[in-house]
Amino acid sequence: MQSNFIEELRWRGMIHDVTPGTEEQLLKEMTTAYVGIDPTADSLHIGHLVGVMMLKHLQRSGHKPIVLVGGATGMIGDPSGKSEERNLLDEETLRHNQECLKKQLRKLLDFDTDAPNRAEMVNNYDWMKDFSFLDFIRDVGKHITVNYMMSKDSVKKRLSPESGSGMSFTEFTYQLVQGYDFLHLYQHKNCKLQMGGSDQWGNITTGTELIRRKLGNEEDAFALTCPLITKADGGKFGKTETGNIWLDPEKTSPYAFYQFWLNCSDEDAAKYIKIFTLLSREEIEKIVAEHAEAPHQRLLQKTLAREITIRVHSEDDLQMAEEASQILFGKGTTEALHKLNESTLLSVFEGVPRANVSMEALKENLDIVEFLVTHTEIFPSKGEARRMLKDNGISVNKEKVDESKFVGEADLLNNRYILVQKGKKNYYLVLAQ
RNA sequence: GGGGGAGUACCAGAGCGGUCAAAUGGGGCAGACUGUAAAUCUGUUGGCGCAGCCUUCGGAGGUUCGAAUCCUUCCUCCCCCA
Repeated sequence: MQSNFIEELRWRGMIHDVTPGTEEQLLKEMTTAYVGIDPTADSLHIGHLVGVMMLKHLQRSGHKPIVLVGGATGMIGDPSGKSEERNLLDEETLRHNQECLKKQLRKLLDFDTDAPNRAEMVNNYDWMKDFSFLDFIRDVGKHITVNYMMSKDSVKKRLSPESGSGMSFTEFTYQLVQGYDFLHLYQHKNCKLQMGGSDQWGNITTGTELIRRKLGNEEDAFALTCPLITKADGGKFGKTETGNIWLDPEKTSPYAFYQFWLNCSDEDAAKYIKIFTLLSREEIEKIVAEHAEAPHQRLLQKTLAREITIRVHSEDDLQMAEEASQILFGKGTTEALHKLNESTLLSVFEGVPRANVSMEALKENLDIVEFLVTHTEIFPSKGEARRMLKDNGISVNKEKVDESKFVGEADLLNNRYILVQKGKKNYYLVLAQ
């Protein structure tokens, strides 16, 4: 009943490294595997989605996924990233975050069936919190040499003089703590595989090593990593000017979420569609081919954006996002804007940042710079607003304006709204009240 | 404990008495070109009442007509030896 999980990931370009024997193990029997997520926030962002998709494919292949919430490890901070040392999350926040994450994951993985391979969620805080330091160094630390730990890239990098930052003992222990998670799950959940991003390879193999040394089980714990998701231009994946792209609609509106995927470059979209959608190989190849025929249609991006938006949000949210995109980026003209009725207008601009002006001020006819800075705070300084105006980067109700513009009642849409556009893609809906 | 080195704008990193609001690169933003791509090119990237002024070069003092640059002291970090 298992389909070939490894094969599936392979054509999707989701395998960076995998320990020998993993494929055989997965073909042999239903296997339990886990991915770790740090509960640093009460929502997942799209960076997490990669790990989730690995679990999704795993489950679809008939195996059992476990999501490990890193309540304990999250407090330490992985030295692989350049992140600063983390602060301890208090237990209440931790639980809150965990619940929020679970709610989101429930849409993506199947936690609720009676099937033996239903997804599970665990938190390593539960087994780490009462683990005393002495017990830990005796039962776990004994089995791994410092030499072994030092040979990891994540550690070596931080130890080299060029790094210029050093590493605390706490961070150094990170791989051991994470390694112990694997051991724990191996013993209590019969979990034989840990997956993660390629930066996790060192940490994961510390786990497999620990299992071997402590239990003497040869060739029975496995590791699989996927390539770090990058953008073709070398930028960080999943970040925009405004920060992370979250799954929580309160943090990133479905419109913005949809737009993120729609804006991917061709090269990235071709890569992402394999990773983030469940479309079959044939379907994807067909779309890629069609896209190559008529690249300006951007079928690739549209399909990608649609698929992910539906799964993370909903069909309705997708519709909304598509409509809004159409109006904002289609042949939207000033006339079209004026024709929108209030409810359409509001739903279209759901998720677009808002600002306010007072009606009285508006009646006086405001200088555009005053309007942008003092009243609506769309710009933090007048200098910047002027610069942008000079650069021809500001539109009011889809019409380019310059410094001589005055904003007044005549600019109101539906007697209440003004649409300000900064550059091509940044919209602000200003409410007069 | 001893010795050495470093802290500069979003980041990296020059400057080491005036000509420094601070080179250069990256990033960001905008414009042109396009497909709401990519690549490329151009502009811009402390604030203001903007040919002038004000606040910035780890913190606090001091020397000087004048300091990011010199001195004192404090803080933080790194390296080497023990």
